[in-house]
Amino acid sequence: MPRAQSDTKAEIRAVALDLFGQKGYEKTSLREIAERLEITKAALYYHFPSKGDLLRALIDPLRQDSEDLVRRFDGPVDDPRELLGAYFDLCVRHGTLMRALLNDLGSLTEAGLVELVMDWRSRLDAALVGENPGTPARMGAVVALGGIQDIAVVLPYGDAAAHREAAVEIALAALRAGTSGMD
Amino acid sequence: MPRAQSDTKAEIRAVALDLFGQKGYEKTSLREIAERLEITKAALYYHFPSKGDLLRALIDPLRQDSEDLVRRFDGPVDDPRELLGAYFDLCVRHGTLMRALLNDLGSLTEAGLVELVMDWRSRLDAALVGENPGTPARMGAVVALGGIQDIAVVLPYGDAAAHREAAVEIALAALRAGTSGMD
DNA sequence: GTCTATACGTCGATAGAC
DNA sequence: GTCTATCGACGTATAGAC
Repeated sequence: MPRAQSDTKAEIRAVALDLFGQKGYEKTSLREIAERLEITKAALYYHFPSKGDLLRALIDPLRQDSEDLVRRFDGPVDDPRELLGAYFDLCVRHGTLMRALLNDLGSLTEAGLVELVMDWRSRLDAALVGENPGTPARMGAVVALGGIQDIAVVLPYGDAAAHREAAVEIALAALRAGTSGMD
Repeated sequence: MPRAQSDTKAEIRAVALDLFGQKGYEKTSLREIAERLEITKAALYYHFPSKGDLLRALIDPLRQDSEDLVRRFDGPVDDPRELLGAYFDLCVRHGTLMRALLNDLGSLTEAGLVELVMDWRSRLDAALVGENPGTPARMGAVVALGGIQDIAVVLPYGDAAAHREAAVEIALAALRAGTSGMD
């Protein structure tokens, strides 16, 4: 009896996320995924036209959420705290996926995520310090956003949200050291 | 006539670094490297026992330099500026290799560099804020070191060293915001 | 619409001759 | 030190059963 419409597709995604997270994208073969689902490689090929498409399907929620954030802050920002806090929240919300990606950096490149993130970051930089800031000001923005991300994704292993305010304050200090220190 | 003893080995390393940097480690095949040197795949295996060993040989200078830095600051530091500056210098010194690795994040995992870097970073964190700092203090250290690295590797595309002082000041601001802000 | 059987070309790696 | 020949596993692809 055939399964319900999107049932197999969902099962494939679940198993793939698990295996990619454990062994990494490149080192996980389609044969392994198929064996664990007790189907064949070719059946996978019916649901996802390639291994890369399967990976991209897993990453899509993070991608869409990030695009929303960038659109929301598409211009000069009066209170950096708002942007820094929202960026923190996003990193926490997708923390599980982001930690999995950290353990498998290769898939970032494979999924074309690196270029996307670089683009988002430069647009958020611009929202924080303008389009053509002095070099130190740009440094401050780079450190502020990168720092928020490091804290939210790497540090917590539990209650990340509890340290949201402290993280924002630290990022703000770096941002100010860049914009006011010299120019 | 056979080449001089280590000549072929050096040529392999040069071609491999070039191709890995252009197309990434996983997507560069040994056949390509061999063809460009006008030898066969099997000849590569005489000089390097595996593809991974070839990659590790390329990364070794960075690894050794980093280990030296960690050993040099193995304990409490009175002037964080010194550590932050030295870390900046290291990132600039190996900037070409580090940018190549950024374009090919998969090789970081492949070479086992991720665990090594996490270990170095946590030891440098300890040198900055002690073994068991409060959470905000640890955050400050994470942002300071991560920020130095981002600035030195990603920003410059040219005169990185010119901005060394500004980078150290920004990192210092984040560090202080963590240690003094609350505890 | 969902899946199996089967195959193709390439990969990293090895064995053994010269 | 370099070669030819070969291996099993991989991602991909198509034909056809149900």
